[in-house]
Amino acid sequence: MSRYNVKETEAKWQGVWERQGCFTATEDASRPKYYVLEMFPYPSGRIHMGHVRNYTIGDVIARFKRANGFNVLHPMGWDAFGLPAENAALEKKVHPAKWTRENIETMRGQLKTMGLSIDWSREIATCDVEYYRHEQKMFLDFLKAGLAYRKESWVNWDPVDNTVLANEQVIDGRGWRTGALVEKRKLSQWFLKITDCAEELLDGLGTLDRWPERVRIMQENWIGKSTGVRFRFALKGREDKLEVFTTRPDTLFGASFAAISANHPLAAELAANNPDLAEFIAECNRLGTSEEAIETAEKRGFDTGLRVVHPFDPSWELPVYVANFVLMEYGTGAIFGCPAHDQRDLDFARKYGLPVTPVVVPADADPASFAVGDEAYTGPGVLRNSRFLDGLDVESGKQEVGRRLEEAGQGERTTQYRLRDWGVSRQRYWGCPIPVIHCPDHGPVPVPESDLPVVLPEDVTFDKPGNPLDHHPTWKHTSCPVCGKPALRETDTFDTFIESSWYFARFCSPKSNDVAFDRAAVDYWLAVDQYIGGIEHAVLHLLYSRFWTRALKRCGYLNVEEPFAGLFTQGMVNHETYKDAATGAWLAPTDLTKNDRGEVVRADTGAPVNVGRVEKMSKSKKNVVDPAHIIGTYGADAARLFMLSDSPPERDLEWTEAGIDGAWRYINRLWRMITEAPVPLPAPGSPKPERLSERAEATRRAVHKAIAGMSEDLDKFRFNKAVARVRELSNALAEIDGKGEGEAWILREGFESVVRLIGPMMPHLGEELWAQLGHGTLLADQPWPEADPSLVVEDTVTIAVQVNGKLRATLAMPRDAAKEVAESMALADDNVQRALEGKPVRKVIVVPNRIVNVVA
RNA sequence: GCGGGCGUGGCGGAAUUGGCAGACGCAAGGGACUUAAAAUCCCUCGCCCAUGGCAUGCGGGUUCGAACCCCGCCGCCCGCACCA
Repeated sequence: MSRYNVKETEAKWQGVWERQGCFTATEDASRPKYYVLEMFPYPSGRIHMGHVRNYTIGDVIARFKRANGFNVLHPMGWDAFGLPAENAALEKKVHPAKWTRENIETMRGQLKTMGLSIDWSREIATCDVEYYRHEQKMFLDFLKAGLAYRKESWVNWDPVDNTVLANEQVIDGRGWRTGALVEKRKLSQWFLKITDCAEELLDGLGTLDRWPERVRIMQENWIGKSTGVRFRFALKGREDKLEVFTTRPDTLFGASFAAISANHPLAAELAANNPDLAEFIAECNRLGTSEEAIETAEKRGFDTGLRVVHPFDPSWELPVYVANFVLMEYGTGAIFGCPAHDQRDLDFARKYGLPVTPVVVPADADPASFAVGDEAYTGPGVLRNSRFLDGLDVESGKQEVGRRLEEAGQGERTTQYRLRDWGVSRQRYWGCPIPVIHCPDHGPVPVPESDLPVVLPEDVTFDKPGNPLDHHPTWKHTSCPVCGKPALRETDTFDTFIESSWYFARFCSPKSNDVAFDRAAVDYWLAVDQYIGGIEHAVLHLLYSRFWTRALKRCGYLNVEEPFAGLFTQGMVNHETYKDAATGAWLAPTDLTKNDRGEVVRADTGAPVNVGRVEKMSKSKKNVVDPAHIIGTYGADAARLFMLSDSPPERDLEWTEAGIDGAWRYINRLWRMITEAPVPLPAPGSPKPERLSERAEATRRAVHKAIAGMSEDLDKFRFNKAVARVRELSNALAEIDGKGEGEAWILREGFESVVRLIGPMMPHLGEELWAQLGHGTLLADQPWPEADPSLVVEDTVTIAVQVNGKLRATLAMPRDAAKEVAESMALADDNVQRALEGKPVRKVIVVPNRIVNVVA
């Protein structure tokens, strides 16, 4: 029995593909293009199973499209700036640049063992100055176009490390490394006007018909468009006004209080001589800033003692609270509360004993008795207790209040977005320097284009807290481009979401030096036809890229609006978790073995182990499996096959030893089946013999059905079904001993089809078997097989026969038989007659080629 | 809290989108080969009072017919603005 030598075979074909430049892409107007892109990896050190899944899916699509005649672009690069490199610098005393570049080396090597059809000549790393220099130019262009501006904004400040913390670095209000209480600080930072595009970004979602619905919904919610009214309350005893925003102006006569955010300027002013209020505000700030924390916290408020006057009744006053559920970032940071028709307001009113007056009554309720208990009424209805609004519906009420406030000059109808401008300044070292110089006389001045790039210096140290760029002895000292006087460089760097907002376009002309993009190249390749990545990027990365692309278009860089025409979000790779039963310590899968009784125990001590739930692979839970080890043992094809089998690609996948074993067994089974064919096969390209045995004829139909089915499965990314189908076909072919008429020929057709069908999924095995079948060509260059339509449909179909909806018989009959024939055959059946028990037939439903239902 | 998703054998999942529930695989059990094991091959495999009955998280409904559509529950998962 010959054995498939994975290591040798996989290395051999990877070498052949590379030497022949199989996957090098060039623009070719004569062929339809197809741009496949997986989200590029952060070079964290080693590839993980999530990468394997992501790149396997992308590679299947790329190879499948290639075989279907498309000119495919399938590039790879590195999202190389970011926080982990700086953490490594602190923890391991390695320079971020060195750490990053070494990681890229390792990971490139690992990716290459996967046998991906990538055009490696287009590789880019975002930390290279040849890359980020263009980003600096783009930023200057955005400044000119009025898309970038500066404003003050809050950051998390670690007073021990003297550094800004990301939200994820703040744990229970303390810095993750120092444990120091985190302070809120205001810094002047750069912002991009993504809100300028809010409407466009929202509308654009409607054109993205090859995006998952849920990603579009998430983006829609993120943009958070709402229409309403902005108006100003007069403040009793003060000159200034309190501006509020509401989406429910119709409920204005149900108002019982006004509330402002703890970060509202008015709150700060009042707190200055009210220590209790100051303490309440401090408490609100400790709550955290996430929407989830705010929404789920108990609604609390502090009566400021101030009163506002109802806009339509000078004698009606409402108390003003500082409330923990009002966000400064949304609207005006102030609201009016109508408890009867808003749950948050209702919770608040119940707590502080404020009136609850229903002003919207459902059409079918009695206005006299309608009351609100613990649940606010937010549905449609008729306005009551609302003076001039009485009798109107909700929508008319909104318009009427808006109109009257506008007439009185007290407010205006507006559209509000939840989307906020994109803060892009980071007080970090390992990122793209922001090309700005701060002059004492001229303020922030853009670096002249002729002085670009502003190179990130690599001779920095990490020995003291704070930003190394700030400590560098010379780098930040320069002169003002306007007046020439000594000035300081901006030491902030860009958010790393910027690099990933345009890398897909850079892949079109990765080597162009003078310009970010060669116009002909981006015009040819963009948009990305199929983008593949994790759902975790559903909002930020994908929304920023959509915005950045629009901004680039405004500045004349390219001519597309939507960067990603198709999007696929894959599920995570999970694994069982294990804990030592005695100590509770997490154990890695490699620490375990099975004892004689089949129980999972520690491999070293034999001590019992608790098997926990299946969870996302993570270092902290030790339930990671190293792809390098798997590929080293079973080969890339087995790992790829496993990634595609069983679980639908958008769903989470559980990695199991048994699963990879199963994939490995199938590879060897295929290998043996084809290399040890039961009879000698006719030469490649031999014509079909005149006569085929019945079994050969049936097998031939199975082959063509598999081709047709699999083409559709791959087209719709149903890889698990595609795998099932090709296994089914292999099972059918394994039944053929080749002795009957034409069977040797059908074996060749079947084997060649199987090999071509597995090509995108298991390219190395595919190439090897293709060669074994006597071909001197590369499978990678072969067109996708075509199914003969006449062989895809069976001429005999099996029809289910039901009596009163219950299955009583199955009948074989010719395809597309007349309804009457099906009906009479069904009624003639013994089982059907028995089930009828002599009852008269009332009705017979016939669905051609499918089912007959006899109703008695 | 808001928004979204999921729930089918011991397990991952199929089911032509309203028409034979359980394809394909994993695990398990039995057998063959072997001195033995591994590998491989063959058979069985939703449950039960088996010519039948019950089964797609639970309870209703629509329909000739429901895993699929509608209403109401239950459970789990994900996102909610400086990780990438």
